[in-house]
Amino acid sequence: MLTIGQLAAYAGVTQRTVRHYHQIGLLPEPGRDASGYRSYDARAVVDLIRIRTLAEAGVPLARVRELLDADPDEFATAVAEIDQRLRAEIRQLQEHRRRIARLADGDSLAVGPEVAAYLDRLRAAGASDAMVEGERDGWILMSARWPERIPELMADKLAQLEDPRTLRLYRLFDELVELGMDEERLEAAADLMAEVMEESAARGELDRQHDELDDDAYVALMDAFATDAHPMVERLQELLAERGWSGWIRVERAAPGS
Amino acid sequence: MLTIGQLAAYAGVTQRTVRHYHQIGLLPEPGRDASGYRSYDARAVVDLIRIRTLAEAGVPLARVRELLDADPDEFATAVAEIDQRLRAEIRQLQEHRRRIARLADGDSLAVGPEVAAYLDRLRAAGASDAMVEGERDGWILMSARWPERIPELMADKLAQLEDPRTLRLYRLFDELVELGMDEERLEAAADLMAEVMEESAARGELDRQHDELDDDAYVALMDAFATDAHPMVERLQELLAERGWSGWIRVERAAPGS
DNA sequence: CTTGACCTTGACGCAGCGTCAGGGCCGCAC
DNA sequence: GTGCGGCCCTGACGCTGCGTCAAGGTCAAG
Repeated sequence: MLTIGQLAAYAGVTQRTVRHYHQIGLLPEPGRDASGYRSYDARAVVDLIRIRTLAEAGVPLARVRELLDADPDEFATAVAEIDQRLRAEIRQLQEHRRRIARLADGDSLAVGPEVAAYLDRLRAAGASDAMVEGERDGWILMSARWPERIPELMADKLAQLEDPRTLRLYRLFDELVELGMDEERLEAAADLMAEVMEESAARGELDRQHDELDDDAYVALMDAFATDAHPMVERLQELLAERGWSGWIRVERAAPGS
Repeated sequence: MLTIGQLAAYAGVTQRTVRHYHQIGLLPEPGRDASGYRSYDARAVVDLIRIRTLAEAGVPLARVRELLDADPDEFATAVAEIDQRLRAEIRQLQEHRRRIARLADGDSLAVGPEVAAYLDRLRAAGASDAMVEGERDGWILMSARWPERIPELMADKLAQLEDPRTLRLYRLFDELVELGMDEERLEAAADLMAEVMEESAARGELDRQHDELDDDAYVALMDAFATDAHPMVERLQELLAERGWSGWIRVERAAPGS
């Protein structure tokens, strides 16, 4: 008769594994010797090896008994099913590999390729890391709510980058962040924005934007996000209000105020 | 501000997932509103989406924070490492598929190809299912203790199958099982075995067997297994003892006794 | 005032064991 | 006799990433 350690060694598993199989009823508890030790016979060795063989082939323990007792037909069916499952798991892992491969290059972390391309352009144009990160987060938010509109919006943004005034504006922003907020730059930035927006409005872009970003609460959320990012946003909104514009994420004409 | 349900919906995860991330400290617990509800801002949406993006790419949650805070170099290193792990898991699963594929055809359940071939031959020679199963279990036991000797032993066994007396013996066994034990068949089987073993001994095979199966306790275990399998084994051992042989798994010459 | 849809915490479940913790039993050397 | 190393015992938590009740507050609408 064998002790659990000998049994486990013959079958090439650990003692813990044997006890686990007892616990889940896969292998029957054997009798005990005088001192309470489990005492196995050869039958147990055979059973355990057959169990281990299936388990090592990826058969879930819950199905092992079923397979051991199956006739050839049932066995084949069950095996085919398990192979299906294994294939699905492999596909899943391969999908994971594809995704981390995409993550490995660039900012495509959580944003689509269009946004990643835009962010790369921004960086190439000299925007600071902080600025790019802020833009990235903004577009993550945008993608979360209106994923289908991202390609179009990004095309617009890329086109805007061709305008030297846009670049000047971003440079002003970076300077406001890095050198502190001074009135002169704030006014300059507000003037620039007002000018660009006027043209944008003339082309009807702002109306389109209003139609597309049709979720006031979410726009408010994004506005708050921008405001939280840096105090200059709030100041610029005030200055823009004086120039007849309200909003940030979704800009609209407003009554010119104090 | 958002409730947990809205946050989860924007990020494409379940509320349970968000709470889980709070629990493990991956996403900070937000403030609560008057009635104790969690109240999220846009920052949380961004954070959650970035976490989810990594998690869906197969990054273990325990490493997500590390990756989110990593600079590009660290990020690349970590990603490479995770990809390694994914590849290893895929290899593992593919190994599983190979194994169940092998299981799918034939008795290679827990025995090597040589034994499987032998069992197929046995079946083809007309042995009953019960007999084949018994042989299979016996060889499982043998493989567990002396895996490296299996090819040689199986070659011998296959050769023995060429001897018509061996087939006659197996047929006698099957009849003893199916029709009940009668003295006539038992004597015939014992005579046949004694005859064959005499020749085997003359060729020196029994000495070799004795050297190879050099583990008395294990041999005793296998003997007990055979004895448990069917009462005829015990009777046959008695008859063989009268003819000067002892043992079953490992046969040896003994003092001929009553 | 009642629904139904949301939110709260707490806790078990899953898969397959690994790994202590705390404690007997056994045989051998001193 | 006793100490020591090596076996065995049960019980229980840990890991991974949530799913899924359970039992109970909250809120807006009818």
